[in-house]
Amino acid sequence: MEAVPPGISLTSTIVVSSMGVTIYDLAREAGVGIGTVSRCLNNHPSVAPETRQKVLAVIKRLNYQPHAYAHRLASRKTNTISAIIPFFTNYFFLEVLKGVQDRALELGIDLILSGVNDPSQVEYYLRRSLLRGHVDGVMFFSMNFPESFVSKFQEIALPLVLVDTHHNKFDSITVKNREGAKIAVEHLIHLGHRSIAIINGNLQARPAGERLAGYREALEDHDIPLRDEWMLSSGAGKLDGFTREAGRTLIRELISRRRISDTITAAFVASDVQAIGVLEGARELGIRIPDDIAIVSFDDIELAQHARLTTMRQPMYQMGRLAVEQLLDRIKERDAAPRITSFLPELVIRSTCGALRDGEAAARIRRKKELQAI
Amino acid sequence: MEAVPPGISLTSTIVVSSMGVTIYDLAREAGVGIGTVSRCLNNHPSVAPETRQKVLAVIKRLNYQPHAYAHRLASRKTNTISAIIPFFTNYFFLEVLKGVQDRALELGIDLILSGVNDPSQVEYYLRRSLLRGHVDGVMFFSMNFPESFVSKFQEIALPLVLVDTHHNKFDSITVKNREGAKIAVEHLIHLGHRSIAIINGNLQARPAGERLAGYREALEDHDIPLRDEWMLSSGAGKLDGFTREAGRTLIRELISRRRISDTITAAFVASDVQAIGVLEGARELGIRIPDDIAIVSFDDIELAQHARLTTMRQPMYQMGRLAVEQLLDRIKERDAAPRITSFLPELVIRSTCGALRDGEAAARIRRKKELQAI
DNA sequence: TTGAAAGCGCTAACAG
DNA sequence: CTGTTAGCGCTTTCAA
Repeated sequence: MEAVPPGISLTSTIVVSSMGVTIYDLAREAGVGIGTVSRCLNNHPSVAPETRQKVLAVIKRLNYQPHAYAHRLASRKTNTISAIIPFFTNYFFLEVLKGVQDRALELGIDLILSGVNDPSQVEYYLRRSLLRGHVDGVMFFSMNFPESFVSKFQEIALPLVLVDTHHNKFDSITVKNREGAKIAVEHLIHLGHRSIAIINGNLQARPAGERLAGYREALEDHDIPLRDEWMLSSGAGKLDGFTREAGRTLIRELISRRRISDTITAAFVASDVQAIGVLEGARELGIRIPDDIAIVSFDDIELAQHARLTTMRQPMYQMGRLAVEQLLDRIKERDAAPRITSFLPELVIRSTCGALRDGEAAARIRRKKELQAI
Repeated sequence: MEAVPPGISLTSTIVVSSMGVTIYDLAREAGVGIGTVSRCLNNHPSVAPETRQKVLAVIKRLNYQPHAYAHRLASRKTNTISAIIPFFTNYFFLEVLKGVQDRALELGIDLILSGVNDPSQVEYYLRRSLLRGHVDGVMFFSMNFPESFVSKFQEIALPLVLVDTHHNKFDSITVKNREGAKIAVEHLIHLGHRSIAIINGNLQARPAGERLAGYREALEDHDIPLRDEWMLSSGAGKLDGFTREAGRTLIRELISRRRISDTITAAFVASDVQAIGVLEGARELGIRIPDDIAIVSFDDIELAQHARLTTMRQPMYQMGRLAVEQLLDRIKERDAAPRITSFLPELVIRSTCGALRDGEAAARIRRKKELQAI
């Protein structure tokens, strides 16, 4: 217990309890060499069972704690990855982060969180990731990966995976925005709608652009002529434009275009957050959803359930887990070709599209009866 | 540029570009000793200006990146702190995390995020924090700090600060729940209400308990007799019970208690998340807020603005920043007495309490006129 | 002011 | 199977 690190002069240094037990202490106590101790620690096969027992016992007795950074320095692995992820957009990231977190925990990997509250922080975090031996790899989420950093990452061969964004030099995990939007709009078409608007985010941002493409494609496939007045979007900006306020504003705008609004019976809203705003705006305007306007949105954030949004679900949690997985693969196999994984979002039918109107009513009656029966 | 790490055999090792430049390389290039280089790096005072210039130039030229872990091993500081924070409760943590994140960034400290998705993960993260040299300190949020770990933290003198929770052995940063709740309820009383219910979370959890205390105190101070039927709370459970569903359920329960609901004109809802549920439930039941029942809640999460909740604002972002600050203080001064900082939440008046009814109406008219003027 | 040398605690050959 | 040795890249005395 009064273990003193080897080679340390015994001047005024007092070693407190279990603090600072090293493999030298273990080796001395167990009567073996530090190599053997190290092997036990890393359960290397070639250690005699009895020796191993002996060492393990000492480890326990001295309450040995390995020193993470010494290990990392010597082994040239950091066992740490980082996530550069925007905090300022919608709640998408939260679900993804849960997935990342859980998987990292299962794997015993440290996760350095680089939450971006302001776009200017991105470069800082990126530069920091580049420090030698700082992290084994980085995950970069939902933002455009700065072109100025691609060569830097390539030069030092730092593994990188992009999530919810894309670059042809790196691995990426995305959602099929175009296909998803198309499914959403087709759902509306199947429900009998022909006059379908789109309420979108910032078209500069990739997701918004792709979702618009899906919208157009669906209409074209069904021989519905595209009309510019049906396509609304948030103004340009640094962010994705998927905000509640934008939804609220755009539904008002849609309605204020008198001649058009008369004919519109449905809208594809490109994000749940905006859809919530649309719902609010509609209520204020006395417009009933889905009766006057049916709505399908995109994302399936947690709020979507409560707002009973019909929406396209992105497997966010899964994407988070996969991001970790993919990064680890990349760390193992540095020079494989960039791999891109893309999830097809899934239609979740709730109340805003009107498909469940009858079913819902029936369910409600059933529930009432059940209650009465109790 | 073809720098080769010292002491490495020149067999098949090819050193790529700027990867692996060490202080030895710098020293050789600059024609000085590694000690001097190190001093420049840490801008130690005793280096001749010219020498410093020379070294700095080489650093730039070779694109030197310091090795974080070597530094940490040698200096015995990790420059890393961790945050153990629940992901499963409400959005409180998100705001706090933003504060933590921003401050850590400003200070150049790495933040290891230990997001707890399931209560069982807490011990894992705690144990991990204990690894020697892993982190300089830890912040622990919103959960009961396990008694079994207090001695462990004390033994190895690992700096710890508790946020939104409390333990008398450690620093803590909290919110005055009781006082805040009291302010909330008194606001209702000042508005003329005498029959005020409370819709609360899990009473086992500290915040819920304290908020209940504040509620009682307010009523007592104003000679309003307490009535058990007015006090509702989520069932017991591991979590805090501050959920949307709980709010929805409890408002129904409140209303279903016929004789009482007739008299109740206001309710203090112990969390915004529940208040949102209450709003939903009320709408379904055809109860108008604030006309039939006025509501004040607690937290001021981001959603509260959109739902126009009158609520008690917790300075979450500030608390996050302070947590980092406090932890650093503690790291510097290990054996000061535990320090507890407590924030008084602030009443934010919006629509649900009814105080703004007239003002709101006036504002609405004003807005209309402005629009017409355009 | 500066260079040399001795660690920090651990891993990974290399002999035996 | 195991002890020894030489690093990993940096900080920090200690002389000079």
